[in-house]
This record gives sequence, structure tokens and C-alpha cells, in this order.
Amino acid sequence: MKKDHKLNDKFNPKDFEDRIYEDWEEKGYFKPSEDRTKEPYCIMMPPPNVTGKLHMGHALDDTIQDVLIRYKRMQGFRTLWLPGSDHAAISTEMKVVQKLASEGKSKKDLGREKFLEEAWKWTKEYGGIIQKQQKKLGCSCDWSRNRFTLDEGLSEAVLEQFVRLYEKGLIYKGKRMVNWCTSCNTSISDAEVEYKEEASHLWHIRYKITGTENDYIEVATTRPETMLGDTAVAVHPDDERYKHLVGKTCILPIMNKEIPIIADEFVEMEFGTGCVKITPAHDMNDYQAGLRHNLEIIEVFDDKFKMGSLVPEYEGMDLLEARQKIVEKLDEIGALVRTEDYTHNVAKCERCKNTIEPKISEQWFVSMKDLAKRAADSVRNGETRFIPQRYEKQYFHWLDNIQDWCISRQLWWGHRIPVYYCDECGHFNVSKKAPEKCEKCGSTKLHQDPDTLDTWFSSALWPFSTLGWPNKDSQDYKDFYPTQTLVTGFDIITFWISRMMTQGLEFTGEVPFKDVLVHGIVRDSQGRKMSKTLGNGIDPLEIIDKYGADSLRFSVLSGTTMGNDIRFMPEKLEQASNFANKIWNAAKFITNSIDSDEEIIEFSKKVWNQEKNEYNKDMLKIEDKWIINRLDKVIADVTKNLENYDLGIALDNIYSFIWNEFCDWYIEMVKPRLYSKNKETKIQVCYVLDYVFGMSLKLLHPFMPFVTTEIYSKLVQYNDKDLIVSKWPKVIENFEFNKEEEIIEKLKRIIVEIRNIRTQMNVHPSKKSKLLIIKNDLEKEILEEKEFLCKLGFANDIVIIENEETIPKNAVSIVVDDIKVFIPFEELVDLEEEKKRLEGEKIRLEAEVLRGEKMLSNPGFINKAPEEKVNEEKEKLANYKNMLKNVEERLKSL
RNA sequence: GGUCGCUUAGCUCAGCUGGGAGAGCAUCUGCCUUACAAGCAGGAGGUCAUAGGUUCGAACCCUAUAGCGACCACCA
Repeated sequence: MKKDHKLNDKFNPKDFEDRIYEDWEEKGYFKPSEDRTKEPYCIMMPPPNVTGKLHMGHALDDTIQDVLIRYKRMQGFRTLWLPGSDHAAISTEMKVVQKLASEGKSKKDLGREKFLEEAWKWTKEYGGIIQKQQKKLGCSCDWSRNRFTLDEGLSEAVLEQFVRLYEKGLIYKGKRMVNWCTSCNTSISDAEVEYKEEASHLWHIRYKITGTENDYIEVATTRPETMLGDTAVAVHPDDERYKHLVGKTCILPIMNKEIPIIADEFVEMEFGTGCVKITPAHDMNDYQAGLRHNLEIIEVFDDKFKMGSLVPEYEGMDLLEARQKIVEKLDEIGALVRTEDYTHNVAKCERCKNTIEPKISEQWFVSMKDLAKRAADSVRNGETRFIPQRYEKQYFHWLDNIQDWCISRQLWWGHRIPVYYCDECGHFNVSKKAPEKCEKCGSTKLHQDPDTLDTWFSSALWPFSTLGWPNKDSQDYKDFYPTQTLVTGFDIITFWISRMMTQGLEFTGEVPFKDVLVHGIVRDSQGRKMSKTLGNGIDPLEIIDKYGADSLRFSVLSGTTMGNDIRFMPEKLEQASNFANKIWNAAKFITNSIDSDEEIIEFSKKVWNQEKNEYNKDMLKIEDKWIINRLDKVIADVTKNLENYDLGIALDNIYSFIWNEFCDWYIEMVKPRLYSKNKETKIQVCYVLDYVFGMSLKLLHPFMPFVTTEIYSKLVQYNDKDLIVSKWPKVIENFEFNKEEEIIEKLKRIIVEIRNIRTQMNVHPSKKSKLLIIKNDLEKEILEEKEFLCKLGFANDIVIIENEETIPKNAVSIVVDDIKVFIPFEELVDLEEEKKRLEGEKIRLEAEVLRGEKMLSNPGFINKAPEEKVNEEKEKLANYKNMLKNVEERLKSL
């Protein structure tokens, strides 16, 4: 019963990637094992936006997680990688609004219910693309547990969270100054604001001191249009220039209103004139100052951020237009002192890039101080750790300076706030279900808060809401919480990690994960961030289509360190697919060499004593022991580095083992034995090739799951289980082939030296010569391998001699440590033989050239064959011609 | 302004607790050798940003400087 060993002649990922993925899914390998005696290992996938498409950031994030999950699965853990997606409140709502706009409809026209219907429709139509793409990448996550933040269960969790926090007094409603996106028309959190430099002006305006003729106080502002709402002018209490004015009042121009001059520490004496106009309604700092000094709050703008009715002349005017008019007016009345060019940062909405205005409004907040302290402490005492550790500082900094979290959003797409106001008495009924009557006055006239919750409010529960919380009886929750590793980019440590920590600790009493693995962002080859506006994004799917998923995975991991940004180099894809091709060819070579499976299996039973965990050393040759020793080392290295999350190093370990040791040396060394007519010899070699290669594939599997799986199934000794669920290799204990390793290393050096000498002497590499080796007791083993050296193709004979006196005088010597090898000069330059060889070569090449020329001059071929094929032939011909020239020249020189 | 990171071969980057300066790509030389030219063998190329310090010994630890980058805060 010989296994089907056949691999396609050419390596092409498309031949097997989809098929293999389907097979994994069908066999249910992504679901956690039912065996509860196994230790659990769980990763929660950071949920991508439901409407998102896979970009390189995901590709990196997902690859890291998949490597970890596959590794742990092979190690026998009960692994769960839970996927899902996020409803992405603002981002999705905006897209739906845009779509409606293109149909000439608006949110308002539709009304809430219809709008939500549209949003769901849109979500179902465009959502879920990313999951198909993740499958292409090879992600081994349990799709049967796929969750969405607006799922029934997760929505239930959000309600539970809100009600419990409210009952504990941690959620409150308050009037605050919040960031208001003038385009999305909702409050947004500080973290969603980004600052952009803009060229503008600094206008110096003078306010007349009350009761004087010509005394003024001069303020500098970038926003003259807000001056209508000024209710004070502030100076620093230590500012000698203005000390005498504090307590007096001045006249606000245009409004002609008397306002106080106050002293406050927040004023910077060096900036501008050292005097600040205070507009509590339209500036964060001014608002705070206003609270401290009990100032009136006067709103200058209306709800739509047009000019309000303070001055009828400006009413309804656009802000920038009003600014210009007001500046003109100030100039006219002599209040404008001068205008200075000035560049400053303007707050922009992260989503829509439109201007953010500070606005006073009533919002819901979570009181964060205590929650934050616990979250920080859990990292300080090591319950959760960050890798690399330096990111803990960023985390601490955020939590130690925490502000209360504004959780209400004026959007419709999301979890609606479970607060029902009583129309009669105004009481807040906070409840998971709509109450029938007010719990205070019994009125049945209730209306629900129209706002929804911040997206992060629901994703903060992700590690446990996905497992069935708040249902404590949920088996998944019992089995997998707390989770082990969370993988994410550093950009959302504050948004997400810190919030999962606070909510996790609050509701489950445990940290939601043990390790936080932080990675950088993927940049383009020039080091720029990938962005839509730059158009420098790389589509992972295009890469998969061209190079295969394995190559993409390789390219984002090789030569990288956790936490550092990755510059995406297309050349790495070449390296990766060359590597895959290399493995493919090695596999072809090995499987083609195998004649009989049974004999190899039988041999393996004899050579490897499983009970004693021991090799029968006599059944192996020196190079076999060497490669097994090297395999042992790479198993140890890869395992250690994976444990430390050094994925880049682990990948490098297995890469260089397979290529530089197994392929370049072992396979080459073993060829003479493989071509031997002795059956025993051949079986022995096939056993080792099959065994070591299979082990290497296991080590590589987490990184390049597809190509390894395709090849693994063709090997002889590994047909009990599919690679994905096979056992992770273990280091063999009590096993020492170190001496063999030393000898092989010396042999390798001798072989390299021989090659070098041949190159120097201009002798063709395939020429063999006689080697003379000085007998050396210490290296007896090498001498015993003389047959092996001969067959390696580097010698046609090896003569062992007792002392150097018998060596011909003109012999070329090679010295490696205490071994001396000589090649008689005439052996190196056997002219006759070389001539013969070259003449043979010449005839062959001439025939090839003739064939090529004939083909290319055939009009039938030129016209009918595809262009590629023709070019290939042309290249070939040129090559042959070139080689022929070389051969002819060499012949002449002889 | 605060915090953190980076600076190593022509390019992109590894180098984990101090002792050998490395990989891939590019380049040069020789090779189609019956798995692989998407390959094989070999070579060249570095004052490890700079200046001090600790040490028997520093790419690595300490201090300072310069350049680049990120994050946080703030910029009336």
C-alpha cells in the first residue's frame, strides 16, 4: 500500500490553498477540542469594522494570531480563536447616510426605524467581506462562534453593563463641554479627535478699560468670531504688566458690554499679549476658567454652527464669513491693533476630517477614576503583561490621567441608551427592558433616550460578551475566560485595551487576558503610512492572488520584531515564494525517491525506540546523526522563540534550517547513498529524509500552513493525523550526536576548500580527483567515511597515507584543524579528461543552438505560439549561444 | 512641553541577560552538477549616529549631543 506521493511538477499555491482551507473547515479543526482535560488557550480577534476590507494591518494582526493559535493547537492546547466584527457606529452610519444622500434621501426623511432597516440592509450587503478574506489568509478561527457587536447576546451584555454601572453610580448624565463633530452631528471622545496644522492669523484686539479714555487691554485670538460671547479677559496672576488691571472691567467691542478682568494660572504670560479673552461657550480652557470664576456662558453659534442671534447683523452667517465681517468691523471701530500670520492646530474629526467644535451639551459619562486604578494595578502587579513591556508606560500614562468617558453619541446605529425619561416627573428609569410605567410616579408616559452608546462601550466587553456573559452558566465562558493573549496594534491601547481591562475587572473580577502582544503598523516600502488618500495601500488579496497566502504571511513576519513598525518590502514576497518553491522541490525529490512505504516504516520502528526515547545509533550514518542533531537544535530554538513571542526569529530559525542545512548540505551529502544499489542503504536514507523533513514542516506550519500541509500529506511516516492537528515536535532528551556534528562540520569545511581550489585552478566543479589524507587517530571516524567522501562526488579515490613524505611535491594541500588533505596536481588538471568533457558539452550545446534557431525561424511557431513562449525560447537560445562561446574559448586555452 | 522609540553592509532590517558583527535583497566570480537557474558554490562590502564614562572586554550598560519617528498634552 504505497501512499500517493505525487506532487505537481510546478509549485503553484492556487492548486491547493482553497482546497486545503475547505478541508480544515469541514473536519472542524478550528473548533476547540472537546477534550476538557486539555489546557485552554484562547485569543479574541480584535473585531474589524463590519464594513471593512482586509488591509495589510489586518494581514499582520491576523497572521500573528494564527501563528500562535496553530502553534498552541499543535502543542495540544484546547484552542479557541474567536472571530467577529464591530458595528462601527459612526463609520457605518456615515456610509449609510452617504448612500441615502446619493438616492436623494436623508436620515430625517426616513425616520429612525426606517433608517436602521437601511443600515442593517447595508451591513448585510457589504459586511462580512473581510471574513472571506481572512479565510483566504488561512486564519484558523472558529467561524461557528463568529460574533457581531449588535448581536442579540452582545446587545444584552451591553444593557447589563449600562444598568449595572448606573446602579453602582458609575454612570451619570452631565452637562459638559464635549467635542462636537459639525458634520457627523454628534459628540465624539477626545481620542477620536486629531489635530491638523492650519495656517491662520492671530488677531490682536484691544478692549477699552472701563472708565478710561485711552487705556486698553490687548488680547490675541485666532477666533475673533467667538468674541461676541466673551464674558471676561484673563491674565496671569503673576504678570506684572497687568496686575493693576485685575478686578477692573473692560468694554467688549461691538457688544459694548462690560466684562471683568480676571487672573488665572492657565494663562501663559509669554503667549501673544499675555491676555486671553474668555469665551466659556466655545473653548475647553475658557469653559474650565468660566466654571472657576463663575462666569456667564453665552453661546455665539446656533445648533448648526451658524452665527446665532446675538447680533442680528450676523445671524445665520457662516462662521468663516462672520469672522471676516467681525474683523472688518473691529478694524473700522479701531479695536483691531494688528493681524499676525500664525499656524496652529485645528481639531478635526478622525472619521470625517471635518472641524470639531467644543460644545456644551448634556451627555452620559462613565466615572473612570476607580475603574482606571484597578486596571492599572492589574498590570503593575503582573496579572497582565505587555509585550514589549515598554507599552505599559503608555497604558499607565493614559489611565493615570484618565478623564471621565463620554459614552453617548447622537447617532442611530448602535446600542440605544436604556434610559426612559418620565414625561410627567422627569425621572430616569434605567432598565434593560422598556418599563411600562415610571418607577417613581407611575406615569405611563415615557420616552427613551434617543442617543446610542460609543462603539467602544460594547467592544470593551468583547473578551467575555462573546463567550456568553452575562450568563455565568455559559460553558464557553467557563472554559475560556480569562483569555491568554490579545494581539493588537499600539494605536488602540488607549481606546480598547484599557477599556477592556477596566470593564473586564469590573464585571468578571478578572483580567480579560494574560498577555497583550503589541505590534506596529505596516508601512509602505518608503516608510510612509498606508492611507487611502496617498493611494499607497497594498491590497493583501492581490498579493495572495499573485504569491499565495503563505508568502504574504512570511513577508509580514520575517525579520521583524514585536512592537516595531514594519516596512513592507515587495522583495520579501519573492524571498517567500522562492522558499516555498524550495520546499516544494525538496519534497518532490524526497517523495520521488521513496519506493516502498512499508520498508521505511519498518526501519523506523527498528531505529527509534519509542519507549526508551532512544536511537539505535548503529543503524545511522554519521551525516544522519548530524542532521538529527541539528533538527533537535532547531526544534528547541523555534519553540523557545515562539514562547517568547519572537515570531520573526522563530521563522528565521526554521527557514535557515530547511534551506541552509537540510537542503544545501544534508540532501547533497546523502545523494550517493540514495543512488546506491544497496536497498538497505537507500531505505536508511529515505527514512531520515522523510523523518527530518516532516518535523521541519511541523515547525514551519504555523507560519506557512498551506504549502506545509500539501506536502506533509505526501510523506510516509506522518499519515496518522493531518498536519494542523499533529503533535508539535519535542526536543529529544538524552541524545548526543555532538561528536558527529563536529566531524560533519569539519567535512563541510574540507569540501568547501576542495571546491575553492578547483575554482582557483579553473577546473570544472564536476571533475573528480584523487585525495590523499594523512592518517590521523583523532579523526578516525572521518577516515572510516572515506567511501562517503568519494561518493559525495568530490573524489574518485581516497588514499590514506601514513606520513607526509609520500606526498607528491606539487600536491595542493588543504588543512582543516588537525586534518590534512592533499590533491596531487595532475589530478586537478587532467587535460585529456577535461578536453573530452568540453567537447561533449560543445556538441550538446551546438545541437541546442541549432534547435533554437530552427524553431525561431519557423514562421508557424512565431505566429502561433504565445508571446511569452517565444520570448522564453529566445532567451534560451541566447543563453546557449553564450555558453557555447565559453566552452569554445576554454577548449582553445587548453 | 511630556513620554517613548529608532540610528548596524548600497537598500530593508535581525542581533533576547556584555565576549564570533549577521540575514534577505542588490553587487562581483565560477557553475544548468539527474529536487530546485524561483537554483548551487564562493567573494567583496560595516570605526554598529557622535562624544565621553563603567568594564579585562561595549552594537549591547550609563551620561550628553545630533538627526528621524511615534504617542500624549497644549497652543487663546
